[in-house]
Amino acid sequence: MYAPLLAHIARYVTLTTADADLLQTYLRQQTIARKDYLLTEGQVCTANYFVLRGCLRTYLVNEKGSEQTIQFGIENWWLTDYASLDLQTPSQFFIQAVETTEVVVFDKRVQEEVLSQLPQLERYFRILLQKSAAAALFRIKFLFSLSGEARYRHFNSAFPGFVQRVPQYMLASYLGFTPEFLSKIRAKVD
Amino acid sequence: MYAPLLAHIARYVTLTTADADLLQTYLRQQTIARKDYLLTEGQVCTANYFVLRGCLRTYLVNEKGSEQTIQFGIENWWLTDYASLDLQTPSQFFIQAVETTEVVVFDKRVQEEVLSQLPQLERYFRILLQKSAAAALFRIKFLFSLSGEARYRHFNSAFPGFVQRVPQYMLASYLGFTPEFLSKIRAKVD
DNA sequence: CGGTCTCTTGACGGAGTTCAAAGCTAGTGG
DNA sequence: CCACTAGCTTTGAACTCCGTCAAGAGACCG
Repeated sequence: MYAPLLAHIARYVTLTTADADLLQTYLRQQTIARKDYLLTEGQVCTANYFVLRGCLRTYLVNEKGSEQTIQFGIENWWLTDYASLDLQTPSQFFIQAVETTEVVVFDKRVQEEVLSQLPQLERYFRILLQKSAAAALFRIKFLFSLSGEARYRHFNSAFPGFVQRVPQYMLASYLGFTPEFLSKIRAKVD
Repeated sequence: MYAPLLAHIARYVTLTTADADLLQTYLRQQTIARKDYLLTEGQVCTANYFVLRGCLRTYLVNEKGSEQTIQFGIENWWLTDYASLDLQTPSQFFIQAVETTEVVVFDKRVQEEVLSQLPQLERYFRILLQKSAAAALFRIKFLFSLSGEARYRHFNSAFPGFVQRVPQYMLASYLGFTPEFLSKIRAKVD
């Protein structure tokens, strides 16, 4: 049942069967119902989550009281609050299931132990984090150099169909504008 | 002369003296004059750079022809274009010295070899990348939830004195607005 | 000292926000 | 299986923050 995760790992590094077996003894699986939380503001984050099926999002509530979606995680993505996980400090974010979601849980408690036993896994995470650092730069680039409408169109063609999967108010704040404005953009297309 | 780098590594992992000696045989040092480039748009990025002294910035030129600063790197920071470095594709960015800058160069050519020989270094980069993933989320949070003026004030108190170190037009685009607007913000303070 | 690069200042315009109200949709319980 | 409700989306009008353009003032380097 961890097959999708093992397949994902195999895309970047080579684990022996023994390694894979060892790894699985440290993992567990969890199902989260739509709108339930893996993390809420003020809690300390205890794990890194790999999405097997469904969709998660990270968001925060700003001083005006409205929700700001910071990132989404779909199938084959790892998602966590690295700041809280790493330093074991209270999180500023919520991690919520957008749909019913199945995740593999990689607990902080066993992380150090697993990574020292499996250098290939350390490498796997280093490579993934490098990719997400690259992605973060591109996101900032788009935020700065494209208009709201252009960001929506770009996102829509980069992730076709995803727009249908999440409520528009989540997508609007992810793209950096209001739900009302997104509604007006979409009205223009048809 | 790699002492600041070795000290930085020691903050996160333990290298034996032999490890440190081995590592140094793979590194080299380079000095970049103010306004010179470590990478230009269209080039393939060949190394990861650790700043010993000075200041680097990553920027892009948008379709209107103006420069957009994406990130700064000062003493004890690693800076590169991970997308270009990782996939060996042409970069969309420029990496330029804001001041005369000394860097340690960690070449892509030897990276795989060094990291497999020194698992502790693999771990070091994994930890750093985790921190920069956390920082990227915070940056996006600030971009979304604060006004231009509030972002400037926050940045100014988070990195006191840094504002004096770079031309205002670089800082303005880093914070996501125009030099003219930054000028007006500053006029209000005095 | 002269030229280029950077910063300032002001008038105007536009992309996107805010607020409010009405329309729609989907989940829930009877 | 229908009706009800809560949450989501749409629409419009007024407003605001910030960008654009242009012209001038400093400041730094050769």
